[in-house]
Amino acid sequence: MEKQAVTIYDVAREAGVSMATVSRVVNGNTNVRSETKEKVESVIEQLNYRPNAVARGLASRRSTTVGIVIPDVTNVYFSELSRGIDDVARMYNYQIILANSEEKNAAEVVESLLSKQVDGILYMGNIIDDRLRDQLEKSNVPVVLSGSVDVENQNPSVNIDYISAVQEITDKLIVSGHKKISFVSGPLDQTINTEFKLKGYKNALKNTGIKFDESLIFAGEYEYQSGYQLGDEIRQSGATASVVVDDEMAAGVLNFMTDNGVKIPEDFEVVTVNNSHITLLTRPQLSSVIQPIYDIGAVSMRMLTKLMNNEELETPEILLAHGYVKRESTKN
Amino acid sequence: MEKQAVTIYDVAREAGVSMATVSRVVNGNTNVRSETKEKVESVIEQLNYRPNAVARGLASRRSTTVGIVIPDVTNVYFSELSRGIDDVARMYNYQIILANSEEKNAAEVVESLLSKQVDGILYMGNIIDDRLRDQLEKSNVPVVLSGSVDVENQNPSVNIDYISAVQEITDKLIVSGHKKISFVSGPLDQTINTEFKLKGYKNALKNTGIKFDESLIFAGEYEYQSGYQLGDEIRQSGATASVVVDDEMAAGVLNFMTDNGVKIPEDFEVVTVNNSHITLLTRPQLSSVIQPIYDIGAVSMRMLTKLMNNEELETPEILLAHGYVKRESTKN
DNA sequence: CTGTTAGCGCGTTCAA
DNA sequence: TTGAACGCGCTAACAG
Repeated sequence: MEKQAVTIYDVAREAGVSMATVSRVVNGNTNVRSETKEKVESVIEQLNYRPNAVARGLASRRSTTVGIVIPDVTNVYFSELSRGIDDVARMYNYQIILANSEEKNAAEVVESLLSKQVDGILYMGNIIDDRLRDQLEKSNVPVVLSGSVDVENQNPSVNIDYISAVQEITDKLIVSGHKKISFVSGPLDQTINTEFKLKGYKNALKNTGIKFDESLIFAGEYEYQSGYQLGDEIRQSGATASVVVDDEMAAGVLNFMTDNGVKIPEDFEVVTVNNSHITLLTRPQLSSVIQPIYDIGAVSMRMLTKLMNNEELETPEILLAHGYVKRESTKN
Repeated sequence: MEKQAVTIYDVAREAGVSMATVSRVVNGNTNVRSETKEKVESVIEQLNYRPNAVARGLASRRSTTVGIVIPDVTNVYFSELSRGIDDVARMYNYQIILANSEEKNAAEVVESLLSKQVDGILYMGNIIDDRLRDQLEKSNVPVVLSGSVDVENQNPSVNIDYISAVQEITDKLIVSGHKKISFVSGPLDQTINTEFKLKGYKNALKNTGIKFDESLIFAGEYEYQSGYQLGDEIRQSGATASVVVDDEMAAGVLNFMTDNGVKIPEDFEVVTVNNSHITLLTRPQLSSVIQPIYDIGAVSMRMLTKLMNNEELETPEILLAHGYVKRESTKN
């Protein structure tokens, strides 16, 4: 049971000083004579002393831990985001508690993060209901949304301008002559779909005088299989192109088409928006909006460190630049 | 700064009992009269009391937290593993601290997990050097290897029988008439490659009297790009088939071939071993060893819970059953 | 069945 | 520049 072999007291005794002094050198307090500091450090080394982060957290009321809420680690978009987060967290010496929320039990997950006394929360995911919002609010810990939006946005966030991004790629398809462009969405209870990506799609239509057609909207899960299954409906809808909100779904749509003899991009065009490395795997390769996914994660974590440090944020809602890369699934 | 709004004392006072009693109901101790229990519970509800896990951890010397060491969340193999781990961890009410090791700074990462007083460690990754082994050993916290091997294996682990699995698929290629079969490996300083997968490959050759040819062994990183780059060398080696140890690499090899006019499986066959959903994305789809990835994660976490509970393990080294699925990248 | 009392390991005043 | 003493919020004997 004696996990904690050596404590701060052991070091103090061995070094012939008080624990307060040991605490000072461990925490880089300058008010220590360099001789005693060296002495203490050598004892620390020799005893292989490792400060107990739990005790430290209790005493200092800071856990140097942040909670990451992620809908699904298995989805490349989120896992790449988390890489950016992780790297910056490490840089600032924060530990990470990662919790899969599956968009459902987010509240429960956040609850347990809070009980762990996390110093901040990085939230990915697009379903933020009132209960969750309330919970976050009264928790008093800073929250940053990473690659995720909330219409009622009280919280700082880092994203790209989804509306413009989707609008631009839809435009390209329109310019290529398409009249019936399907929009392949994730769950329609997520505002990132309804209020942002779909809106971009609608904007493009409106600007070019194409009438919005509800029957060209398809909703599924952010998974390959889901896109593949939707493929048949999409084809039967008479659409000649698809704007897809997730790379894995897009791969599904694309593969369904080619598997069924529909030539891409000659007979059907597909664009996606995440530009994860999935886009390179398919044949033909997927044209995509370019998102700085890693950076979104990194920047959001950096914001969180500032918040946890009680620094002011110049801009609470950051939109990073996006782009477009034409590959083989579109003509332009 | 007053993160912790309400403490166990507040509840005790409000409910007119001692904090010990509150502690009992919170921890499900049965020795509490049901009336007082209800009273306490209602106060807890009313005050929105949430136990401080840090304080609890300090007092009980159990953090109900496990550390997960993962080489790269971005790799589907590992992220699917972590799903299995996560689900079981949640089932047993353990929190998870996830740390990207990148196979390099594993020791450093483990160090910080230990300082967080994790109750156990689930280790993924295949480079375990002496320092790390030493560190784990003297830490006294239970460790389970998940989808990872260690030749000097002191630690419990959950895997499939990589030797047999690779041997079997290599056999299939040999039966199909191939004489020059390339082996596309991850880093050769990882024993999972040298001592297991490569060994399976060699076994198959030996059993059928084919001479081992060093020039047919290719090593890269577990990434799509790496496989794609290796593609050219593989083609020039005169090999007519590839056994690849990672799905993303396999996708790279396959795409390189088709991109360069090599017909698969007619002119070249490719088999991979992880059967992640990547295998479905490529065209042709990848034949693969079937690994119960999710289960490997789940079972290893289950083992860890037993260990943390001081239960005995019947079998410290579990090998889950594997299989094979023929898709389109092979003839058999 | 319930309350009292020690700590858990460390940060942090406040004196010296 | 250092040390003594208190407390962070909770668990765990030990009494009663």
